[in-house]
Amino acid sequence: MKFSVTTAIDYPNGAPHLGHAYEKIVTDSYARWYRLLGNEVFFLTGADENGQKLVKSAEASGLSTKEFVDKNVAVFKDLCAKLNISYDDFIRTSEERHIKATHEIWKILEDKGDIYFSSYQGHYCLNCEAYYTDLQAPDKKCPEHHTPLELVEEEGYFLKTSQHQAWVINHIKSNPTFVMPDLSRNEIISRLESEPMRDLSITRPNKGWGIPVPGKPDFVIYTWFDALINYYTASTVRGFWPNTMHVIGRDILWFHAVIWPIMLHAAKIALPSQVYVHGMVLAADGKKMSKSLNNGVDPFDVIKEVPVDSFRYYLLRAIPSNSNGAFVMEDLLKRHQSELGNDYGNLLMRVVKLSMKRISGEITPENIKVAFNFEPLIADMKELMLKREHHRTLERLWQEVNMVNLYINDQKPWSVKEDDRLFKEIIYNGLYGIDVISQLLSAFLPETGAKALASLGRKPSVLDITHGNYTLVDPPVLFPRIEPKTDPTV
RNA sequence: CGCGGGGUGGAGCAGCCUGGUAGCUCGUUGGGCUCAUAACCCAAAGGUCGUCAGUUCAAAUCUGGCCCCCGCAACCA
Repeated sequence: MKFSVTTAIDYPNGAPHLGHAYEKIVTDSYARWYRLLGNEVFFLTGADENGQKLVKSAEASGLSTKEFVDKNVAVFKDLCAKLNISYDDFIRTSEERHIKATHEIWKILEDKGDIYFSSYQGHYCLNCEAYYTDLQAPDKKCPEHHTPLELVEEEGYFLKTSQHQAWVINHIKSNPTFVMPDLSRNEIISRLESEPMRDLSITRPNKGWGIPVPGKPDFVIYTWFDALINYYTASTVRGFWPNTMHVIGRDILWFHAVIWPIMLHAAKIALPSQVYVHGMVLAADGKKMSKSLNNGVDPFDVIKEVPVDSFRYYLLRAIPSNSNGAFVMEDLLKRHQSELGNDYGNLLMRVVKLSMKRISGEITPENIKVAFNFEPLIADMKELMLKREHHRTLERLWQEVNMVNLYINDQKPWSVKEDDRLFKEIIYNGLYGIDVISQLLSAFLPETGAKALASLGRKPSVLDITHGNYTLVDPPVLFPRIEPKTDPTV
């Protein structure tokens, strides 16, 4: 099956924070999971390089907008590399291919009459360069700057989103997995049903940065209008549109679940199959990470302290897939030590080392009474991943880690002194358990999975649970104990 | 009455839809094992399930009121 997954494209007006890292890791795990199951997967990420905010941030830093964006995009790419994010394409919305696709869609919508020219009046903050509604600013003062808002009238182009409101409500309601999880689905439905939509303003005056409106160089296309199109731009040429899962944060749900489907529907283009909303990573105090509270966590700092897979594991397992969760460094260290080191890493170590003391060469499944059947595990994991509950998927996998540990405990291979066949049987079953678990784990912790399989003389590829042969290699300590010292949450 | 989520042993969570001996992980205490990263296994202690009232033979679970935390409110994942 052809299947694609996307992250939101990042807005490179600063350094990536923990939320970016989280979204990449979650999406990467789904990409790797579907590849492991033998699907042809296209994993897309990228950068949203338009919008006036970038121009302002660049000015403040003394660089040209282009230089500023290039510099920041390089940092995002570096983060991806350090986190082992297996993207197939990194799209930048300043690229020609994207501008071309954006213009194409613009023209389709314009020809169909879904785009019209009009004027807009609203309360505008010069500092934010944004309009505020009466709801947001009841006192006519900017909620950010607390300065008086100006009543501004501006001409521009609008997308007839309002006329598709009934259609989009129906689409979301009749496709229960289009917006996941249910929490987000219900939220978007209730918001859609509560009030009539306004048409979306989709242009801004051209100040020299952005994608110009075709034939109207006085205007540039509003960031969100073009940003969403990135998914289509990159996927369609490779034949991966529309079987796509968009992984996004709650804050941009409206655009992905309402505006984007309307744009596509109006242009008569097939819709993506799913918008999955992940939770927010909160600060240790349970509050939202923000610059003003200075309670943020820098992902680069964390992976200086712990193996990247411990970081990945913690985020995937400790942050519930369908709600928010707090990032607590002590918890990360605890899970690193107990679940990764003591449960899984140690399992590999104890079985392989014990075996190497007594058996040399290839270990084959001959004369072995098989102890484990992992079919139910795999079925459970598939189901949980389909429900987008990756935290439970890992929890389920760990039941199996514990089960193999228990098996070794019960069978006591170290006390089987005379019976070589029995010794080999216990070892083989243990190795087989480690093998299957490590294969499954490699979707989430790619480095760990590969290392573990390497010490069994195997390589990660598409999931294979047939009983093969093992050639053991001295295993590395996968999750070394970490002495608590520095606190990277500062 | 803006919308939504939550309040369960020391910590983090599951259970609530489809009422019927309160479960998991970590931590604590005691024991076992010795292959392994001072690891692994077993057992025990610890909760009147935010609060008040209602429905019921029976409520963490259903209904209503109240208190407290948090997120969103249209371009900060």
